[in-house]
Amino acid sequence: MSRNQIVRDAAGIKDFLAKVSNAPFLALDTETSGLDPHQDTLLLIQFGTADEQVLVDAQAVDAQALTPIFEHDRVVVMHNASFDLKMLENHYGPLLGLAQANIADTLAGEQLLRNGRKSDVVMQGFSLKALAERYAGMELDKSVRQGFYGIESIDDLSDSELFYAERDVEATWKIFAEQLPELRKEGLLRIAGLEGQAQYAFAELELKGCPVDVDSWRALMSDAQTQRGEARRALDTHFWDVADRDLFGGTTLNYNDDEQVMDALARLGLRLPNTRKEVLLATGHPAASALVNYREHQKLVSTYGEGFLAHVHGKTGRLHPRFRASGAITGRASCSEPNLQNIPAQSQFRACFRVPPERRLITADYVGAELRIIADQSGEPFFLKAIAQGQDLHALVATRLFGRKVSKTENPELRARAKAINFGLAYGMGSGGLAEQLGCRLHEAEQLLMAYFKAFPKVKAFLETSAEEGLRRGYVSTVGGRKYWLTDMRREGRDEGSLRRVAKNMPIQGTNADMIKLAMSRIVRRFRASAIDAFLVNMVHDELVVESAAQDADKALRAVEQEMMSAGAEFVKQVPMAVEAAIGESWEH
DNA sequence: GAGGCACGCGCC
DNA sequence: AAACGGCGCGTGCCTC
Repeated sequence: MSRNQIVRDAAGIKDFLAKVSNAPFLALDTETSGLDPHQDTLLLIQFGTADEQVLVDAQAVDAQALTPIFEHDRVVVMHNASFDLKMLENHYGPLLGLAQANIADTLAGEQLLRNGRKSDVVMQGFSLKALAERYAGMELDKSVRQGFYGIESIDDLSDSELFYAERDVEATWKIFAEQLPELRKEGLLRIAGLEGQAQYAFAELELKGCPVDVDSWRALMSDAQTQRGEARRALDTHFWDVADRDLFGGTTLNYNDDEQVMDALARLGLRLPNTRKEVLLATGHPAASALVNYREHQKLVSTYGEGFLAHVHGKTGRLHPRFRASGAITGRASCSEPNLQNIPAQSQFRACFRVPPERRLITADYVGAELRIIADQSGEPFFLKAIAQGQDLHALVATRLFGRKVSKTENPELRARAKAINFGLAYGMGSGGLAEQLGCRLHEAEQLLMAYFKAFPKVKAFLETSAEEGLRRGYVSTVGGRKYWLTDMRREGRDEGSLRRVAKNMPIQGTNADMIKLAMSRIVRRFRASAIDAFLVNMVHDELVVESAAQDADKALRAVEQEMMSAGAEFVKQVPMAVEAAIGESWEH
């Protein structure tokens, strides 16, 4: 290993590609001085096969030199591709053509293969090191990586560090070579392809980040803090006679400590099984509702206060969360640091996610996605017809169930009941849960469910078949072919009811995830292909948020709508999907 | 001081 | 009233 194996120009890259032109795919990895593309440096790009690798000085080459690597007829395999894509995109810009590249991901592949059955193999996690050991018998010494942190140029890298960089390529290549037949055997090739193609979209989400108006947000949190103070004083008056008092006219109770709160409530005569909101409100006691009120403001201040704002990036002034493309076992994405998938839905909060006047935000939702999936998968004629005619399904179901005219204005309480069942279905809800949800008697909920399934037998059949098949085969799957094995749940001793609910829910929730991931990958490609100045800034399970230049907003909206619809049509065949999209300056709907 | 757990609650 | 699916985060409390 010597320094002259480092390539610093387009010719070197071309020569190497010619040498490996017969390889079915190439593996690629990068070395960076840190994890933050806006802060840290891309040092090395290494790629190749199991036998031959090349190191590219990232600082010495331009996008033009690298484009041949990512031509669409070549599969480029990475481990946790969104990270490398993020660093590459930031360093070279859209010229590199990453949005159109044909990406495969060994991390995504492994997650698909092991989803719900981690306990089948000796797992050391999903790191490249762990997979290299298990699939290729290779020892990767990750301590070497420490050497890259803070480095500015590859001239500072030692031979052992360069050797390590090459070994990562070799390992990634070998892992993918082993995963491929496994994926094929399990029928996971299609979904693995979809996951690979979605990596760039997730990289874009993280890299571009989400715009937030910090001053407006802080003002909301300041209000919450004030109201939390008032709420705490109100609580003190309620508990004054049953608690110790401090020197400042308050009680010594810590209202954040459920045990203390439960004891204090008991002294007021309220003996509760827990201190959940519904249980507190059901008592009708003023101290209980005061506690609910306090908690609401406390939640805002703690979860969405300074800790949240600490994630605003010093250089970009935006939020750059981490998205895990398959963070949920159902195939849904998850988001953290900060989580942009649980921002309060009230408009004053969403309104803080705002762009300057020359920019626009486009919000686009799948309308009733899960219900449409249920309709499609079950083939329930009543559902299919109502959706095809664009009618209000909740209202129609209510009319059918209760024998009375129901719409959003006539008997809306009956519509709400039908809606509760329609939603609950996807979660495998039983009569107990429904009674809780509706605040009615158990036997009333039982009768309601019976009437529902009698009216819509194919819905019942679909859900029960999911549960039965899941238990029999040991796994459930989505329309996109994603699988979820019940192996780990069984080993954890989860009861059958729990398994059945998961088996009912995963195909629905997971198909929704398949669908929006395909939409995302098509949208980002379309933006590039059509030279639309727009990019993704958030995704919340069945909703996408896109930022665009004001003059491109109409085109961006049409692209988002069309791609969401066409992606939906690949998974939901019997009914049309519906997308509600709007252009604005904030995330407010 | 770090890590893990239970709880409660924000979202879909 | 543990039993409605999937997440991440803050708090309090525990152990090490």
